Amino acid sequence: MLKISKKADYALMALQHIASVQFGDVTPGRVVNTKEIAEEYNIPLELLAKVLQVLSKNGLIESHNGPKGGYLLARSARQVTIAQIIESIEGPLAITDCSHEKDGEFCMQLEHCNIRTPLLKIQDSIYQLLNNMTLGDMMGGTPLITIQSPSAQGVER
Amino acid sequence: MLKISKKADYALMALQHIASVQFGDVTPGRVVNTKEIAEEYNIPLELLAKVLQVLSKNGLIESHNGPKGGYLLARSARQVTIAQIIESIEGPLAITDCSHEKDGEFCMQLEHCNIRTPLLKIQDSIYQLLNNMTLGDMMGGTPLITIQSPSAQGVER
DNA sequence: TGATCTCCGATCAAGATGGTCGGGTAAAGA
DNA sequence: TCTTTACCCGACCATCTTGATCGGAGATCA
Repeated sequence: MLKISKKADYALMALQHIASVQFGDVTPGRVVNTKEIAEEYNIPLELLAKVLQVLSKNGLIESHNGPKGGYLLARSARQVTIAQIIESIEGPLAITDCSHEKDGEFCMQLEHCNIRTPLLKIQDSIYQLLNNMTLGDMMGGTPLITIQSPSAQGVER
Repeated sequence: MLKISKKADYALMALQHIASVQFGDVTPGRVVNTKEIAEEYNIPLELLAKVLQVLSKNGLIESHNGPKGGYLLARSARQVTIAQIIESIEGPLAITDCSHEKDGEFCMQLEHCNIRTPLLKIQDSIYQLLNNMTLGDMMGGTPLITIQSPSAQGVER
């Protein structure tokens, strides 16, 4: 069903929360720890911890150890795209198996495959969609998706 | 990874094949049976059979029993969208769990969820994308989607 | 030093998915 | 009518992915 994994969901929630604390009006610059997020959104603590670790390893957030430790955005919210977040957790976006040309494993259908090219184009469009929306767009009341609808962008028919 | 299931892949291949036989120049109007498609694309016969049964039950193709039987498109190739095909196999498109409001099951995060609205917008955009491309677009030499993505050459990471 | 927090690897159960099997029913042709 | 061919349908199973858990090591600050 083209579903996003729960881990990625959690990542989005966590980043949104961190961003809104860090750049909010109440306690700007405050560090946020795992427990706070887990309790706020009812996310299993250990699972969320692992998600944040991955995000940290991929450079989306900075971790600070020890008491009073926690996480901070590594970049501005407007410089983090949804695509980056999801791919950071789930790996490269691949709508179909044959899109990442790992040599060695070969698709049984490849020689006569008639849908590869169109699927790759769809995949590109989805990627563009996700890459044009940032964490910043998810927060404030600013319009969320600034990309034009596919038809407006030129689906020729 | 936002992946499409293999069943849906098979459905797309099969429909593309049926359409190209049915409206092709060689043997227009010919009925196509399961075995022919399975052999052409190296798809497990029984699995493909099940996929075609679902497509038939959902009104995308017509089945004809007996010897010389097989499948035909129920509508013109331009009237079948990719979204319809995928949803016919995988059920309603749902990028995230909380998008289909089944009463009874409630999302633990819902009360404080901060990402639901933006995710639903993304889902909408993806749906539009898939619903604006038809089986007919997948076939002929006509351009499919003219959107150019910066990552068209492959995502390196 | 001790309390608190992040970090990291190993592990596990449950569910979805891909794939298989076998017993039906409908239709065409000899 | 009988046989062959092809669709129909439900049960079944192995495997992979996913969500979730546990235990301990390392860093930081009072």
